[in-house]
Amino acid sequence: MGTGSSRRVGRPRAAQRPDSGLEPRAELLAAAAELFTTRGYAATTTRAVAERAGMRQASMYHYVSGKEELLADLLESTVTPSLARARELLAEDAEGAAPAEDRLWELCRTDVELLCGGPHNLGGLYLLPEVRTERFAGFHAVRAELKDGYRQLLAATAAGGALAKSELDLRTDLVFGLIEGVILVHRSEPERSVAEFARATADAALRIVGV
Amino acid sequence: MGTGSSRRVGRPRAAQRPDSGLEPRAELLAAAAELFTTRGYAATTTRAVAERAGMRQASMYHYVSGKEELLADLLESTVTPSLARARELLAEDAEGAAPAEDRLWELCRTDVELLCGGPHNLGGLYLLPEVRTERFAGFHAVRAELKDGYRQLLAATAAGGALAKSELDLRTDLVFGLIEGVILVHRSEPERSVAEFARATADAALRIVGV
DNA sequence: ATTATCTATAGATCTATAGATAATGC
DNA sequence: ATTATCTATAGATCTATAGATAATGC
Repeated sequence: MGTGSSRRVGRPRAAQRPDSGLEPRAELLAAAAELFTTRGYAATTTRAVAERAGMRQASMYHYVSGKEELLADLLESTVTPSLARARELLAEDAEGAAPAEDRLWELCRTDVELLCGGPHNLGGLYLLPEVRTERFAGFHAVRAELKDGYRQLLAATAAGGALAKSELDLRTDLVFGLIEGVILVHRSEPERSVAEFARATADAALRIVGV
Repeated sequence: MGTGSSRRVGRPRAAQRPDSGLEPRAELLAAAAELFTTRGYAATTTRAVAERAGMRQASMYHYVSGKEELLADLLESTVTPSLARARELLAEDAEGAAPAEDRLWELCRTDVELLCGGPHNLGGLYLLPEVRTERFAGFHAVRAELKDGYRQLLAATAAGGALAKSELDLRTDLVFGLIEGVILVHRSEPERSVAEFARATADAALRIVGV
């Protein structure tokens, strides 16, 4: 049942290459990830993305509506796994689960590992001015949900439970700021172990919370 | 001798506005600073810059060779003052000056204040993929000189003097990474006092060095 | 005469659509 | 017949230059 050997329907590609094994849409996303992070989003043309994915510029439109959709997808893909983890950790609440401090620590660690662990520095895309646009409301919504997960876990800790709402929001912002700051430090020191770095950042986050 | 009241030589501008008091080149740099930081460098057109500076697109070329020159100028202007300060602090060495620890602290504080203190987040421009280009070798050279200033001050501290070369380079990189990381934290918390923030960052830098 | 600006535009893109083509599937 | 791709291109930019113009200066 291997999908690899069956020849594909449709006109063959002009420039053949060894089969990447990826779906065309995934090939486009991978190409976009590389080009957006190395050359910049606005400076990357649809032609460059398509050609790197092994197809002609126009063929890209068979799979995506344009460059913006690729960016939106990449952005959401960096948050969704962290959000899933946050939901798991919040759901553990009722029973005799791990204390909130430990679960917050774990969320921070996971988040950093996902942001810095991939082959490209996708976290750096958060900083694009274009991302502030209405077009990326979906990404902002998911990200806000994740932030709320942080806030809830933070409020459930011993130190967090004692805080007024405004102070709780401030600490949440600080922890979030730290996680994003990590992107830069990682970029300038890419040879450091990501797992180790993620743990150190989680430690620092708990110190910000006040443990 | 007031330059303000004398009418200017040359054809009048098409769209008159209240005199900004700035030289045309400075008007262009200010416009570029705002647009590059809010909309992004690649997404900003020469027309947008010129028009915001109060002139037509083509007139811009009377003052600069293009967008890249504006970016190069803005980048260097963020480093040059810090570099001047670093040279002063290094020159104090011989006599019974302040200890190296204090001078390193002061350099860190100045650098953060300059990066975060301006009206726009120019430090964010360091992250542009375009900046890695050969075109900005000048900026990189100045920045490398500044980094060397950090290294020399760091080596002159009690803790730094005991370090092997590779370890000294690592600490220098870490301090530099911290200073750049500060850009992000500042962006997400712009209402915090810059002076206070700069002092806190300098404290943290000395802790990294090992004081 | 000198200068700073303007208008106009050639040439080089880049995006997104229209319509043709070359496979497989039935 | 269906599908994935291709080639070709219209329309919309954007940059950088050429040449005209409207001020001041002498």
